[in-house]
Formats: sequence, structure tokens, C-alpha cells
Amino acid sequence: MPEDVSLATVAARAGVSVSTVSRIVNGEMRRASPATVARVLEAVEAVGYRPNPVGRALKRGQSQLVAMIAANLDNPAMATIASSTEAALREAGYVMVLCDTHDRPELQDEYLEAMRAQMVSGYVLVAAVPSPGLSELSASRAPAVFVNRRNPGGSGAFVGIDDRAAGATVADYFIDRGRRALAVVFPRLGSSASRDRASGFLARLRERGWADEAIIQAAGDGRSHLQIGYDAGSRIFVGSDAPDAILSVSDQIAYGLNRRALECGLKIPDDCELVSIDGTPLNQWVAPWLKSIEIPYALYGAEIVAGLQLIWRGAPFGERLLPCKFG
Amino acid sequence: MPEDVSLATVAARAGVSVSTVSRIVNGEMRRASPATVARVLEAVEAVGYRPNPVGRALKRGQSQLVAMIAANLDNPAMATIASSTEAALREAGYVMVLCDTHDRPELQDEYLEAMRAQMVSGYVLVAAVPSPGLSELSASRAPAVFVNRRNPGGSGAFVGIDDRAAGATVADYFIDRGRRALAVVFPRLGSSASRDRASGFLARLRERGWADEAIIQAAGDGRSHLQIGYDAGSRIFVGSDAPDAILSVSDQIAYGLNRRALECGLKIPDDCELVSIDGTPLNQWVAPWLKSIEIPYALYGAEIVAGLQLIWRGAPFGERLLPCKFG
DNA sequence: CTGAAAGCGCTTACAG
DNA sequence: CTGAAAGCGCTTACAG
Repeated sequence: MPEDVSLATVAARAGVSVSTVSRIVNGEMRRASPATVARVLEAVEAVGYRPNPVGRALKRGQSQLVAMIAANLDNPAMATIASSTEAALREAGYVMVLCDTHDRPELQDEYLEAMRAQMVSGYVLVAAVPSPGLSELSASRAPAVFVNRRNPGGSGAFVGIDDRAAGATVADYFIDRGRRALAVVFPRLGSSASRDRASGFLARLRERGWADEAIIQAAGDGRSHLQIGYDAGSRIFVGSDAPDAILSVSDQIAYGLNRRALECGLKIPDDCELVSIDGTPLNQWVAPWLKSIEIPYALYGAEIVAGLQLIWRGAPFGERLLPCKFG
Repeated sequence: MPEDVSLATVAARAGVSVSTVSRIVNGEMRRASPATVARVLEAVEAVGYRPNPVGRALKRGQSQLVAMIAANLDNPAMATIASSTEAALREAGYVMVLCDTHDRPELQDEYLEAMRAQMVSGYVLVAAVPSPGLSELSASRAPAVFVNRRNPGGSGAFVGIDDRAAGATVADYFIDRGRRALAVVFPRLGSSASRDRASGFLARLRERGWADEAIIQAAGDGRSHLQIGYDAGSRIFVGSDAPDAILSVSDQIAYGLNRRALECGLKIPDDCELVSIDGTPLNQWVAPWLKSIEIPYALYGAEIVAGLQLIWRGAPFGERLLPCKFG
């Protein structure tokens, strides 16, 4: 039960000054005599000393906290990113503070300000939305890694996948399977990720001789991707020109599409093939009818923290695109 | 862009001492002359002063941080609890630190210690596992609210549902629907919640004249509830004595059960009715075949924070059981 | 090789 | 009604 032991406690027990203890605790061994080092380490051990991060933060002007500002924790993909980042940060000796902005710019700014006040040593921005505070953050050159959605302000480290390539892969797949009536469903006001997935899909189709007009593009608005998918289904699945293959830029959109398809008496994938980009593990349990490009969200944490550490060391870190699995 | 303004900055601008500014900033208006108060508030406004939480924490011996120690963020229910708690804490002026223990006692203890060092003002323990550190926490009388799983050490504030009643409700439902072959599936090494749900179910059946032996009890081990459900399905759905109604103590177990049922050529709910206790919103999209007792996870945050605030004020807070919806 | 001292930003008895 | 001073726990030039 490590009680409130401070540097002073250890110093008294070891018969040295707090300065000396501080140095040794911080690994500056060479500046002290071996005998002193031994005595101090023994005392540290004996009283169970652990540096107080608050005192340290105040002096250094920087805490061991890292802020994760996420758009929506209820999204399983975000939850997995949060979970893996938290684990990687802990490994590196940091503590993650989680802020859920619910996609609202004012809330995002409120958090950005609160985290600055907490003297966090870095920011992880998952699907950040444009906001004044975000611009300031970029301008301040604070250590930040953007995830999924690139910095709307342009520059900044990024961890994600090659979204355009993912879309293109699906285009190739559909063509090679002989699909004739293609559709793509995406949120109208989406992230850079959604946009890039859809445009990568369309671009590849164009390359392979398809006219843009031949492809159903269903952009959706709405509270959730589930709803966007459902609504798009309402438009797509009626009439005789229903598609025989659909790219959904997220799993949740695909869930919504499937729900509507069922209501229309359509069976996926028999009547219409559906491919999404996400591939969360839940799919195999509740959506075996869904084919996906699997984004390795569980690996994001390690990459994000590696990126932060590079930035802290002053090394360059542009972007890290993780490989996806299709199948 | 609020720069690094300290009390000193404000004091200088207002022509008073930092003590005075500190008092006024902390709402102790009555101790200063109206003129001074006005001057100070004006200066605070002008320079955009915001108290530095780190300095404050060091002095007070307590930060504005609240630790949420959760067993597994990948579980959507936990993610919703985390999200709603985070929102409620922010509202109350606190910042949530998220720790994911992956159900491992050593990790839980590591976090408990780290959070103590951060001088957090409270602990939210979601599905905590027994551990030495947890016992110490209880003994230390630190402000803590247990969620879903009660304090394994006995005492402690609790937010959750009436698990036994939930189980009993399902028992009544099955009997009233004329079901004849009942089963219940739960994790062998489960939380108090899982246990209580199953035992509440069995107890009510007993009350209504059912012999325990007449009910299939499938306790499962495994990494995930999904897997537990799947494995239980492998045992339950074979042979001629398959149940016609199953209580699954969580949605994820139900997903696993359904997957296995499909493989056996069974259709839920036609061949076998399945009821789970959780009722996450995703169900209506991907598991319309699943009937659930809906736990209002989105409301947990407010209750948890209300509980913490009572405890901080020294008021008693035993437990808060939230009402569920069945349908 | 080691320590005294200053100071990070804040709060709070205490004195006036 | 207001301020000087001490101190929360730490780090870091600086002096010796």
C-alpha cells in the first residue's frame, strides 16, 4: 500500500538531498557515486516511492497525459481504436484521457482547451471535425496524430489506411465478378476517409471504362451510418434498376442497407452483393452475409503511439497507412 | 487563443495580489470590495484567464480527473457507459481518464495505483475484478462507484439494474408463452450481474413449479461472450432435447447462440425463442430475431456522476437500480 | 559528486 | 478588505 511518500521521504531515509534523489530516480546515475545510487535505490524500494506526476507536470510544464479526442465512442471501430491506443500509451508510460465530441465542433474546442490546460503531452484526433480550436492546435505545432480523418486544416501526422486503394480494390472485385449494376453508398457530409473510399471506387471504374452515370451514387445524410444505409436502401432497392453489387463505405451503413433489403424481400448476397470497408470482428457473428475490407483497427494504437514518440523526439512523421485484408 | 496566463498575470493587470485574484476566481466574492471584484473579473476576462488545473491539483492534493476503470472497451455496452459517463463528467467540470483492464487483475491494480498517483477525485469501476488493489481502494474509503458488477469486496456504491428481477421477468415471459423446454446460458466465471440474472431466472421458475433439473443450464468459459454463446449452442442445439426458449444473459452470447443455431439449420425465433438481457441499439439492425430486456446504458453516466457527487459531499449513496424495458 | 535554492501555478491560514 | 508567505512535489541550473 504505497502511501504518500515524496522525494523528501526518500531523501531523509537515504541521508541525501532531494536533488540527488530526483536525479537518480530520473535515471541520471552517472552523476552520483555508486554508493549513493545504491543507498537511494534501496530507500526508494523500501518506502515504495513513485514520483508524483502532478508535481512533475507542474515543474516540467507537461503532464504524462495524452488526450484522445474522438468523434463518437459508440461506433465500435472507434471503441477499438480507443482501446488499442490506451493499451499502447500505458505501455509507453502515458495515461489516456478520453473525450467524446459527438462530432460537434464546439465540444471539440472545449476539450481542446481543457486538454491544453491539463498540459497534455499529445493529442490523438480521431475523425476530427474542422473548428477554430483545431486550427489553433495545428498552428501551435503541438504534438498531434490524426486518425481516420486527416487534419481538415491540411498538415499533420496521419494514421489510417489507403482509402482510395480500398475503394479501387472493391471496384476491381465487382468487375471481375461480372457485376453489371453497381452502387456506392456514403455519407454526404463524410470524413476524408469516406470520400476517398467512394472516389477511389469511382475512379477505378472510370479507368476500366465505366461511365460515372452508370453507377448509382447514394449519398446519405443522417444521424448515424445505420440510418444512412437504411435510407439509401429505400431509394436503391425499389424499382427494376436495383444494383447487383454495392460498396458501402462502412460496416454500419451496410447493416442499414441489409435491413432495408430484407424488408424489400431481397437477400444479400444472393440478390445483391454487398461489400463494406471496415470489417469489424462483429461481422462474422451478426453479418455473415457481408464481405469486407478489413481495417486493422486493433493495430492502430501501436502506430499512433509510435507516431507520437517520433514527433516528441522531433523526428518527422508524415503518415502511416496500414495494410488491409480483403476476404 | 488563451495563452499561458497565470494568476500573476491577472493580478498585475488588476493591480491586486494573487491571493485576492485566487479568492475571487474561486467564487469567494464576499471577502473583497465590489470595486476590486469588478476590476479582477474584468482582468480575468481581458486576458482570458483559466485556472491551471495542475497547479490547483498539486496544492489541493486532488485533481479534476476521474478514473474509469473498465474491463473491456470492445464490448459495446461498456463503450456506451464510457461515453455517457464522459459526457456527464464533463458537464460537472471533470475530466475522464479511461483505463481498460482487459479483465486482468494485475492491470487493474497497475491502473488503480497510477490513478492514485494522479490524485484523481474518484473512481468508476465497470465490471471490476477482485484484486489486492481493489481491496485497498475499498479500505481507503476513496470515492468510488461500481457499475454492473458489484464490489467483489462487498461494500460500495453501485449503479446497475435489478439483475435478479430481469431474469425473473424472462422466466415469467417464457412460462406465459407456454414454452416447455427452457435453457439459460451464462459465463461460468461471470460477474455478479450474470450470476444474478441466471439465478433470478431459475428462482422464479422454481417458484412457479419447475424443477431445476428440467432446465438446461449452459455455463460457458471463453475469451468472449460471443464464443461462449457459440459453444453453448454446440451443446444445446444438438439432439432431440433442444430447448424451445433460451435466456442469454447478454446480447453477445445471444449472437453466438444464433450463429450456431443457423449452422444447425435452426431459425430463431421460429424454432427457438431467444431473449437476452442487454438490448443494445444495434440489435434492431443486425439481430431483429432477438428479443431483449433493454438496459438503459446511455443513462448510466448521469447516475454514476450523481452518485460520485453525493459521495463527495459526504452523503450516503448505496445503490441505484435503473428500470429496464422489455419489448 | 552533491546540495541549496528558485520556481512551476495554485490555495490558504495568518497578519494586518 | 487585502497581501505576504508558506508550501503542495517536483526539476534544474548553479555553486561548490
